[in-house]
Amino acid sequence: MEEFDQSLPMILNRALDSVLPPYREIFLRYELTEPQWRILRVVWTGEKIKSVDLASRTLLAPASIVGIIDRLEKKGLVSRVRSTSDRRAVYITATAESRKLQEEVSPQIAAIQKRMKSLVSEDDWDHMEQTLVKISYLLNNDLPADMPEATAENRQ
Amino acid sequence: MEEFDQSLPMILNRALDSVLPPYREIFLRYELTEPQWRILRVVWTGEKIKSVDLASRTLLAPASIVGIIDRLEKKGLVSRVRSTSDRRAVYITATAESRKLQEEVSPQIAAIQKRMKSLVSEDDWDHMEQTLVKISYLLNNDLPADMPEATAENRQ
DNA sequence: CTGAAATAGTTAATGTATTAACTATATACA
DNA sequence: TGTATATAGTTAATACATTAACTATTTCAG
Repeated sequence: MEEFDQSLPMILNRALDSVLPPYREIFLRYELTEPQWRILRVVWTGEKIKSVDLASRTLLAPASIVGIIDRLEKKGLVSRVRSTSDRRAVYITATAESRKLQEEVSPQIAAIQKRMKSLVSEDDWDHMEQTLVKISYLLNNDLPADMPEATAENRQ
Repeated sequence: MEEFDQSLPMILNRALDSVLPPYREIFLRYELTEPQWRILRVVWTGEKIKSVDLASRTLLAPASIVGIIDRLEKKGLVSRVRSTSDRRAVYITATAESRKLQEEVSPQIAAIQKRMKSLVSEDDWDHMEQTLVKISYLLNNDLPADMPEATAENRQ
């Protein structure tokens, strides 16, 4: 059992279980969800963004994005605009109303981020982040099945 | 935007997105899901385990566990047994059939765990894990809202 | 130019996740 | 001894996640 409790998925899930509640507290007040927030964060950054780009930047599956956008649209927070140059593409834009929401909620989220970072030293934070990024990178590239060079390099 | 991409939830989610696919590949072959696997891992360890204990050990919400057990029961992998001493409690036990599944799948999962750990040095791994555990601990205890000592100690 | 293959978005089916409410039983205390 | 309260499990409602399939375009090779 121990080896399962120490597995990377469980370690990461435990961390997420501790990290998300402060965010949820805020989202509940504004009747938002975490995935909805992820979408909004990207949409707020600028101009028209294609659904397909939202997927990669929010880590949400295209099939999930459809429903999330549906709900955000119903709330009047985003709009869908079919592209004329590539009629397959749909652009998502933020509404004026969603901008007001941004003004109100963003500072609260920023405060949480700041608080999280202050929990450990900057060194610890960076080191943790680098290790996680390294693992992700190696899993996504070198090793479809057995990642030969990676194991050789990192043998302790 | 950058500060959101660097937020702890996104960092953790990116890591999970890279870590889970190898597991899913196996689960697909055996028509299991990751939450179902989490339950089975605990049930396999031993004797009769109460639903409420499954929740804490698997990080799954009690409300979710109901449905997961329903499906595992339908597949003949676990059984529910109402406790006689405390008639509120339900014990979950593994069936003989699920033991056969365990024999077959466990080694494959173990191989993945091993592969994951080999991606980075033991030092990096331990350090990352400790930092995540520390963050979880501080979030769950010291700070219902403002965690005074923690900030003071870790100011860079 | 045309048909195969790729791309963007969507739908459908099934399985969680989250919150709230509700039942049944157990425990604690006035 | 009741009675408030806590606990174990469940249900219901809504929102996502995942996989597969399907439509509408677009791209690209022959």
